[in-house]
Amino acid sequence: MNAKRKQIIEAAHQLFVDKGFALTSIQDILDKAGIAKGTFYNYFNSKNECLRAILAFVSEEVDQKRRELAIGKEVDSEEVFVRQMAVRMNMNKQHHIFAVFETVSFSDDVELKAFMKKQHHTELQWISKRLGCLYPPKARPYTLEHAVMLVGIAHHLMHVWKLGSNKDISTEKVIQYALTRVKSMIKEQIENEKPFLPENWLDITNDGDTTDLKKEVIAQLNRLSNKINEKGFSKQQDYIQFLLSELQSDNPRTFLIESVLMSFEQAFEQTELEHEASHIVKMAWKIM
Amino acid sequence: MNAKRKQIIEAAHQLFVDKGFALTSIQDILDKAGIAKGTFYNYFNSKNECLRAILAFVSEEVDQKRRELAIGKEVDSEEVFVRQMAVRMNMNKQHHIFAVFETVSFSDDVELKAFMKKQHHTELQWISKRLGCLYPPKARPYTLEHAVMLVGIAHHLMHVWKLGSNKDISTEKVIQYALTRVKSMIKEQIENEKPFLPENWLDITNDGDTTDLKKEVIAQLNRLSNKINEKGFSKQQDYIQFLLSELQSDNPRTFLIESVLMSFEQAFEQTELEHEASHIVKMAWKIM
DNA sequence: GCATTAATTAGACTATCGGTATAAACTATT
DNA sequence: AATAGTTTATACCGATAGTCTAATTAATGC
Repeated sequence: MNAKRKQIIEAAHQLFVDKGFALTSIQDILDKAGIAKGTFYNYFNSKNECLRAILAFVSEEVDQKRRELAIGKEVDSEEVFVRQMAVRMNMNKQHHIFAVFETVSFSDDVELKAFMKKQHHTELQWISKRLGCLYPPKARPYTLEHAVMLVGIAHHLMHVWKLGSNKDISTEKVIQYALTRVKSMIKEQIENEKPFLPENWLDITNDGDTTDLKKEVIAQLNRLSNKINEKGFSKQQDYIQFLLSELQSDNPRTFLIESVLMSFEQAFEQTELEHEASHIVKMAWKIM
Repeated sequence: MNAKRKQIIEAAHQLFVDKGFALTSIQDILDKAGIAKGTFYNYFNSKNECLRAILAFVSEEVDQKRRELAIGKEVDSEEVFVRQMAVRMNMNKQHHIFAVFETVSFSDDVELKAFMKKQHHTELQWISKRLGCLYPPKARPYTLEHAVMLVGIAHHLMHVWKLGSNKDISTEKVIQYALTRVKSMIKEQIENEKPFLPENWLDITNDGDTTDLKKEVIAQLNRLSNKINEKGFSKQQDYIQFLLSELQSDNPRTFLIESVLMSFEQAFEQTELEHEASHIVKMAWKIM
């Protein structure tokens, strides 16, 4: 029974790789797997659900191969990281995941959309974590945006390579090049700049409904307000009160809130509450 | 008569922006434009051809706006470049071009594929040329790969931003950040490395049929061989003869050719024929 | 004003798509 | 052997891109 499911997945898998998701019809899958339509819909409720199963399967394969590559190697080995990253990129290339991703982003299949979003999310955090192993400790706040740049460069570079040549280039070479480029940014960034993306940009879940998030922001602002009541934080207190009233008004003026948020964050710089204030600001950004 | 065409394009345009290309049906366009099916197919042979017309129209708008932005400004103004680049990125975002691009890459509509490839091609060369204005002369060989990285970083960064927030971020801010990062690579690259992508990577047209290209490579190798006949280039001559015989054999061993090409290029370094040899190698890469 | 030509219309039609429904045939377990 | 679960073949639904036709309307030349 599970064998039948496997049989369907394998047929669909092969077809998606060969012709792409959109151009593979259910009938193609039925023919290839040698089954009837009813059987297919016994195991999957839709073509999209079948795709999801394949993607999940592929992800497990990626994890497995990455673990194998790490066996007996140091955690800060750049070579291992490059090969690990290549595993996913090769899979994505082979499965035309980017095409699927973009195609799906307009469909109304919220489940599939959430699934792919989560996958992308997880992958970026994995890369970010691995970069943390390769980078000096001071570069920690920049690993997320470096992960983003690494993927962006590598992906687009491969794309352009194919634009000019029929021959595939080694994924590892592309990733190694991208990594070298990205690494060269660290020094300048540490010296001159704040991170572009907050370290926890992807941590705070965001499913479109921001009412819960808004409540949380308001609650934390109130908590912070009480905390600084006795101390001499009069300016900061003003910011908090303004933000609270504006957030809870019927028509919050977002442009005002945005502006005040920045001043608010600055006002707490180099105080004991800097981290707490910064966290509130990051959350507040998301509801605007 | 041309007014009718315009009328259809405008309706379709609006719908593609609102619902995306794939989810807009011909019927939607007919309803919106208030025309009959026959009329639509009088002006366009397919939905894809209609899309192509819109893309061409958008491209003209982009060019126009970019020209306007440049009026009275210096050619090396970074601010102008950032805003010019943002024009296309905003258009692409608005028209969900990336989704279309990926969707189309599997279809059998060779015309549309070639059209979009050409657009991407042209855009990268435009960015590359503009980077040449901003960069020091020595960075010239790196402008193409910097263009690729710039687009890759900016695109992916915007994508990830949306992954974590509902609020749009300013395209200009993202591009400015990407540009700052990319610029910081120049020094290290000039000092240590050869360009990853040859400067003319996109110049040599490549439409899948490489027989003409192959003939050209062979012809140029022969010419080079004659040129160095009287001089003391015995090692180089060996390489050329090997490449010629291997290229013209029934089953060219690509891995061998690849390896020899690198040695071949090196052998001409710091000679008067360095440039010529390098050009041949770049062409040869494309036929493998 | 009239006649010819071109453009436009509504709608029938094809084939394919994803997905549903059903009744019969098959398989496994008890 | 009886029951329950699976699989099959097939008909069906609404929607899709695209074709075709016959009738209507608009533009053109004389």
